[in-house]
Amino acid sequence: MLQVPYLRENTEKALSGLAKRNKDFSATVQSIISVDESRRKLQNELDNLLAESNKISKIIGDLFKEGKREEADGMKVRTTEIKEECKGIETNLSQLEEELKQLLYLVPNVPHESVVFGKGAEENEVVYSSGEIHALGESKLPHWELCEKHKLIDFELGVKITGAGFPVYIGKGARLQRALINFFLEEAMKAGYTEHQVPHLVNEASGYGTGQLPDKEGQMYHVGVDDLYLIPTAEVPLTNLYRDVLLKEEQLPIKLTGYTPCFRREAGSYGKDVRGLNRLHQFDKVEIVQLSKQEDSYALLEDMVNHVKGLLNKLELPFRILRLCGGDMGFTSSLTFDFEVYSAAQERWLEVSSTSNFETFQANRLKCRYKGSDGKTQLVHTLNGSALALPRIVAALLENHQDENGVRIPQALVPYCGFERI
RNA sequence: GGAAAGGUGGGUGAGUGGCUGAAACCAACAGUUUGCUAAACUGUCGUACGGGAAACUGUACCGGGGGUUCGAAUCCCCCCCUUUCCGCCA
Repeated sequence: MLQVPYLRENTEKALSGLAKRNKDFSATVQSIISVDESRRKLQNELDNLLAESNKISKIIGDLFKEGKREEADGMKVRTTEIKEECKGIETNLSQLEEELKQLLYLVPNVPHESVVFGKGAEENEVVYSSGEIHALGESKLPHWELCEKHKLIDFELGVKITGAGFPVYIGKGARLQRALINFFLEEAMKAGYTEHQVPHLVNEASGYGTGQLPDKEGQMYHVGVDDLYLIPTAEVPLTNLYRDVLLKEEQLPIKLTGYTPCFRREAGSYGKDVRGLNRLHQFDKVEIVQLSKQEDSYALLEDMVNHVKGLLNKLELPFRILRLCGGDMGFTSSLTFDFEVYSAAQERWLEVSSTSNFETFQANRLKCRYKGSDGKTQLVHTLNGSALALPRIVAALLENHQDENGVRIPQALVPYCGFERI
């Protein structure tokens, strides 16, 4: 959620940034400013009335003590009047506050200056690419056929016990999952992230904290009886660890990592994109999260991008990095880099990581602040990235490293797997 | 699921309906002292939203929401959460 004073004082800047999202927010922003204006005016009126009432109450108290009962009773008339007046104002005020909140929920984060205008994914900029795309022979197979051939993943079984998008990993397929999770966690640890094992269900407040609620309500699985949500990413519990927390400057940056399964309803996505491991309702992911001082966040974003680069290089996968254009960027993000690996048999790019700086957008809802050396309290910047999400990595590993004898496991992963070939 | 206790500032923890935005202690910060560190002493030290160039100042906040009252951390009602005991159980 953006901050009203920011919108008020930097209206032009905010609007020109928001315009990159290929949508016009000027009407909404103008309403926010004017609703807030009325809100402040009303608040002021109320405060003045309450101040008067407080003053009178004190006098009444004193009069009582002096035994001047009648005089005191006389003054009660005015406070009763004030109370009536306040009631009306309070009703209006809470209406305005609600209106303001709803308006603020409509406005996404302001894109960073490096973000370009764009309507959608096709206008994302490729800012880096690495690895060679090998032409595979005629015998190349897509990963879902490799999974079947080598008995790594059984999609049908998953359908039977749960439904589509819930695969069952078997034998070397399951061990490969464990190996990747361990590999990613170890690498994160080496890079200074502290591992956390967090709950896989979160309450409503956490959903609001990181911005999944109210915008993406339909994307999360909701456990009605207990009013809890299955996490769509470890970002939610990890970042919410610091909800309502006042940090000291020297604690920053805070670097967190954690492995969790992720649950996504993916309502409304059909077609060939969902084949095999391309899109699942449950998948595994190691997430990295950072909380930082405002002035450090972009340098840290670069560190995170480099960390993910390192992982993909060790897995010997061809990949590219995209800087998302305004139209394709997530609601809460200010700058996002997507990582895509090349899926050699499908002959398409698959997104495996999204690494973003949210600046203060999440911190504002989270109320995660720090006290700077100047004694001023300010919001932290939050960042996160997938490092990495497993299914598409597995797809790319299988497809890119297949040969006539099966599938080769990249060297870096062998110690974690315990086998060199599938 | 049943019963009981409890939720107060960064932490611990007081708080007869008005003099309590809240004692005390710890932590933190600044200063004095000191060869250094420590100790001691002194002072500062909650958040949010307003007004003001600033000094400063108004309001709200003691889990959340209502209510009683001229006045509520304190009394009443509802809800949420935590802890302990019992039951069930990996």
